[in-house]
Amino acid sequence: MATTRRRGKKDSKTRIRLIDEALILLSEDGISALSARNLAQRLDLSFQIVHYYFKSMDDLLIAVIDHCMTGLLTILEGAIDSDNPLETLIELHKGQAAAALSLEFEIYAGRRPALREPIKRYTDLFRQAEYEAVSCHLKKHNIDKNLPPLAVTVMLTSAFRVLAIENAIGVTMGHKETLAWLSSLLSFPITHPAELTTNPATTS
Amino acid sequence: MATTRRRGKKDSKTRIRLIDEALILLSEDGISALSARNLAQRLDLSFQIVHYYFKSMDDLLIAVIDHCMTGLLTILEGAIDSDNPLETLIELHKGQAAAALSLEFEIYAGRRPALREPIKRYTDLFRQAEYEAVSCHLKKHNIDKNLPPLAVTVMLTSAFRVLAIENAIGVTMGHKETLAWLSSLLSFPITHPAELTTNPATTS
DNA sequence: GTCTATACTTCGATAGAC
DNA sequence: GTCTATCGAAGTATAGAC
Repeated sequence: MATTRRRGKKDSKTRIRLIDEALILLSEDGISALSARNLAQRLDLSFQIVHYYFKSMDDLLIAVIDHCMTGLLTILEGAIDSDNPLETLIELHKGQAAAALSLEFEIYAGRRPALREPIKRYTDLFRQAEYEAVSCHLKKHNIDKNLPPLAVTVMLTSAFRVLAIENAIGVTMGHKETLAWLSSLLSFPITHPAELTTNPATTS
Repeated sequence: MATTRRRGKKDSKTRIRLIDEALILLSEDGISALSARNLAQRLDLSFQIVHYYFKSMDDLLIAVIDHCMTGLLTILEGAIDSDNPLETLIELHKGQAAAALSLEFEIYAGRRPALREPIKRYTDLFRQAEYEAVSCHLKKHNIDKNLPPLAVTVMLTSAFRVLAIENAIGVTMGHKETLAWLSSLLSFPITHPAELTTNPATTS
């Protein structure tokens, strides 16, 4: 069962390069494009090297997720008690690729047992941190008490992620209005999550 | 360029069966599982028959989307001026597989040029119908005029779809609160989009 | 640590027999 | 209308040479 196959060390230089490059590849082309061949080619390595460092492609994906989620969590948690926690939260969602990718991960995890636990764990951790950031913002600005912070958190982050996906295919109906409404609810200016001019869906 | 290859008629019995079965397959296992072999096997046909009816797998996918979206649009548009338009809208989102699948389609469309136009078109049409349903509801119940109907539409449908995806991996934090808040905003009871008991994420 | 060689699987797509 | 046969591309993964 458990193969005795040689495997590269965790702190290996190449292993780290693979993880970093994988994240870029994922952001650009999505999960389906993350193959050993695709990835290794970008670093001018043979594709088998991926299997030297990672037992399976799922393991690679988990490593990528661990890497980027711990980074993002650190940023978000560090912002919770800052002057402007909401700004950081929203900034993290402005990278449209990241916002779309997180939903892609969750969909993927629904079909891949190996991915479910880690993805669920980070999703929970993220929601908790986001919730604290939003709560802190609402308190700090003394905003209408019957605005339930947890619900607002879910709505805000859901909307950002769906809008990111829709932007990529040129759907924009209601985006402006949604962001404007969220802005007014939170008394916080929210601009379009990527100006629509920088990432347009070219008409074929 | 344009091959002279024989292709089955649009109203062929088998073609329709393929489309129907494809939708079931998609709902159960997602886009990545939709292969000619997977699909044909379910109907005890040889996999090449798929290429007899569809020039490419993208074409099959478009046919599936055409089929199910026109059906859903008819239902939704028929509900707009009914007694309870919101009920129909929400009912359509209760099928968690469908809600999750629609987002999966949009993500997929972002990377597949051939899918972009049809998916964008249906997304726009759907939003328009949803918008009218929500507007009608708000008017009918004389709900607070400074609740922007288009923004509410986007929020409501985004939330439903993200919650469906999260449910599938066992993430539930904030779901109850979000639905409760939406219920209160819309003066309309919204229950959990699949009671969490019928579609639980089994712990591996 | 990285490579070549290789095995096995699954996929999309076409041609041609029946 | 459906089948068999087949091609070629791409995927995961392992073994072993260097």
